[in-house]
Amino acid sequence: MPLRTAKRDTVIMSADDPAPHAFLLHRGFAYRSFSMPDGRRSILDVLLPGDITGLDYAVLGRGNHEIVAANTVGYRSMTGAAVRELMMSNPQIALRTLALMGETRWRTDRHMTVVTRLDARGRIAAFILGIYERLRQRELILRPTFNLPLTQEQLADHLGITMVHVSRTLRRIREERLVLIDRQVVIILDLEELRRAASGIPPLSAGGVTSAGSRDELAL
Amino acid sequence: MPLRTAKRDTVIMSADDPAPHAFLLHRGFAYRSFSMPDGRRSILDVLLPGDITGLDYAVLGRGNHEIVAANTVGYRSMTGAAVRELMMSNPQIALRTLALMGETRWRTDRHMTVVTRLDARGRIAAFILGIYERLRQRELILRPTFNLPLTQEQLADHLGITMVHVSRTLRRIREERLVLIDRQVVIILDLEELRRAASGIPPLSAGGVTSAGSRDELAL
DNA sequence: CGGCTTTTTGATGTCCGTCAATCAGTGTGG
DNA sequence: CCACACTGATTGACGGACATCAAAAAGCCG
Repeated sequence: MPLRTAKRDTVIMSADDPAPHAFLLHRGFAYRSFSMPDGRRSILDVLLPGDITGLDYAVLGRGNHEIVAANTVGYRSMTGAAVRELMMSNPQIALRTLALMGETRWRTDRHMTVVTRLDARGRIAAFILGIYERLRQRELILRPTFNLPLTQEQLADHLGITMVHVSRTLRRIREERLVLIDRQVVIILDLEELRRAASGIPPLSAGGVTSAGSRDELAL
Repeated sequence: MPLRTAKRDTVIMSADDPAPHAFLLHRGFAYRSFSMPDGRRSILDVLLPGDITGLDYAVLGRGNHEIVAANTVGYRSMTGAAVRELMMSNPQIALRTLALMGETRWRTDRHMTVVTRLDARGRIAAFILGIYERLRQRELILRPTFNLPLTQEQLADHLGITMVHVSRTLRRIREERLVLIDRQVVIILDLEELRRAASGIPPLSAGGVTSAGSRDELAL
């Protein structure tokens, strides 16, 4: 599968696509979002380099959600048919795939908990932590500093609060000297306190079957 | 795998289980929940007869969430090893499994949207509708009336609001003559208006690979 | 320099949380 | 059969976190 690129705000896969693809993100950030009939939007998941998404939907053959590039991204895609073939040809891959989906599930389960039980400050803390841990785990960063190419409106749609309140809350954690966020630059100042702000929600590291292995073998 | 039963509030699988199982629910309601270090709880998903859960976590080999019987349930369980074996032996099953997980994903994606973008009234409307549609689709009910064996506290933990507010909101939709809820009996009075209250969030019916086929072949 | 998007800030209202008391339903044992 | 305990539901009073409306400021780009 060829490596494609897309610029910021490009819809990589649209919501009504009758034959959804699976994607492996190589470079940049993207997100998976769902829009309600009245126009409100929910950003279901934020995708980082190395993430695979849509294997299940590709096999199911229905999407409902769209995938959008948050900044300039490089990715590969795979049709549902190709996914099927791959899984049929090598059962080992099917297992890896399931494990991979387990990781993703844990991430969304965690996010569901964050969004239903924490206030704005806790949600932002947990989100920053989550991104940090994922980048760290893939060794895309070495220190608690990274680029976060999301607008505050996108953050709002992910965390279930309004843009205005995101802005206010960011100012607050900045004043508390937890995290410095200026534009798209995130600098974590006090990791311990940040974890506390997130009410001690456990880290994402699944630890196990995780990471490179699975992804490489899927060879998208 | 033998058919087991469990009474209300029984923890079928605990959060720290080092070898999580997959489950097929035969009878009754159950739910998947996650508890935060400070004791707050999030109910991630409500499971109905016919639902399968935990295939991904079983393969991944880590859980984090627990599964609890909401009333008296009958279920079968399968070890991670058994799932692996099954998938290796018959790749066709792996495909069905992925499709099945696509359905589940769509359900949780929908719920994420509901919880992040609707107010209490909308959340309850969307939840009632979702349960109704799922029961209907499996032909467990014929009319817009069913038994919902969840306490208001459990509802609260699922919808991300407080028990008290659940009570108030239920009263409100009762007064609006949308839905009659007394104890565990739910009677939908005005389906159209209920859909509107849920801001027109699309139904759960995946329509496609759905239903019996996949579940039977997994033969838990 | 315009014209755009994104962020910030203020003022005001409201949905929902918290605290606390009451009430209804269920089960238990004397 | 009734007192008692216990869980779950209901209601009121009050405060706070967050939404909404509106405007201005700050980046960003051609």
